[in-house]
Amino acid sequence: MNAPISPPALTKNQTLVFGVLSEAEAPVSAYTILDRLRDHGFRAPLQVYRALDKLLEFGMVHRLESLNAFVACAHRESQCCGAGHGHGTVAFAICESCGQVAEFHDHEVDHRLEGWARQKGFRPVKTAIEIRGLCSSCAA
Amino acid sequence: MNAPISPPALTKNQTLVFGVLSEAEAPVSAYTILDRLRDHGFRAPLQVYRALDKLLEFGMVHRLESLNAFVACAHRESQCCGAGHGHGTVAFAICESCGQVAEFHDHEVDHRLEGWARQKGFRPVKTAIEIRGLCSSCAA
DNA sequence: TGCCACACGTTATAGCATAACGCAATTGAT
DNA sequence: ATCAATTGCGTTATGCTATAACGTGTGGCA
Ligand SMILES: [Zn+2]
Ligand SMILES: [Zn+2]
Ligand SMILES: [Zn+2]
Ligand SMILES: [Zn+2]
Repeated sequence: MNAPISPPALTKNQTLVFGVLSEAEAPVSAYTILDRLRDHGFRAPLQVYRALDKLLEFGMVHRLESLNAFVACAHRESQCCGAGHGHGTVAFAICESCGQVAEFHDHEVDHRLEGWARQKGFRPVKTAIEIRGLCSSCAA
Repeated sequence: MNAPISPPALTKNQTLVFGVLSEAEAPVSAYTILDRLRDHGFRAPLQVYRALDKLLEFGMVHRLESLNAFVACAHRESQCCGAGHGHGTVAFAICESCGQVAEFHDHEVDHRLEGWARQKGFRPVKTAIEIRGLCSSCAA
């Protein structure tokens, strides 16, 4: 369910933006992406946001709501939630010290939230789960 | 666990901001709060943000990360997670049509996320769970 | 009295996101 | 081939969200 749209070939701008996110070790804000792509001709925020919109649509990128920043999807190859690379709701653990983000999926959590929604007649469209804290390295 | 700080008497600004949130039927942004309090002498965003910081600290208000907006806590009287009004991690279902927000708590979800964190050595500080979608009225 | 903690007020600035316009390339009928 | 519709692109301007930095005033307390 909720399978992301199949990714057609990326445009030049989409490729550049995805490249920045793939190489980053932490979430990156839209304006930081812009700065990193000035040498490639990027001049305005909309160039970034338009590429991000598509990448989000393709399921190749996630937005971290509590950070106003973006990450490349870390588990597109996972088979756990159905055919191919699609995935349902995913959770993020964000280290407030080093910035690293872990992306994971928990069926039971998904199931419980869906259960609540069904019971209340609420129709979910998109769910964000973000745990802020300290990663194992930084908590030591 | 994670019991909020006991709320001392609120200051004038804190009372005004909390009043706006209590009377609202949907999340309210900081700048909207500012506008609604101009007649009471509010002139600058910081007056709102400072009051909000305290109210968040007291556990009387929640921030919705995916909306950049705030709501009064809807279940301070609940006894479900320990003594008094304190609560652990809470989830929100946000209707994208009418704006209404439902606040709820699910032990099992909490437990699963804690389990993941323990297993990974991640030390959670604050967790956000926000389901965007359509409420029962709007989905009909 | 002097000190400290805290709330408050003000101005300025930083950071995040979209509206509105126009142009160019692509696609897919007719 | 030609027209229309779609999509991506570039630019300018604007709006929304959040904090930095400075100064004032007040109450508690050694
Ligand atoms: Zn992913
Ligand atoms: Zn870390
Ligand atoms: Zn609450
Ligand atoms: Zn609704």
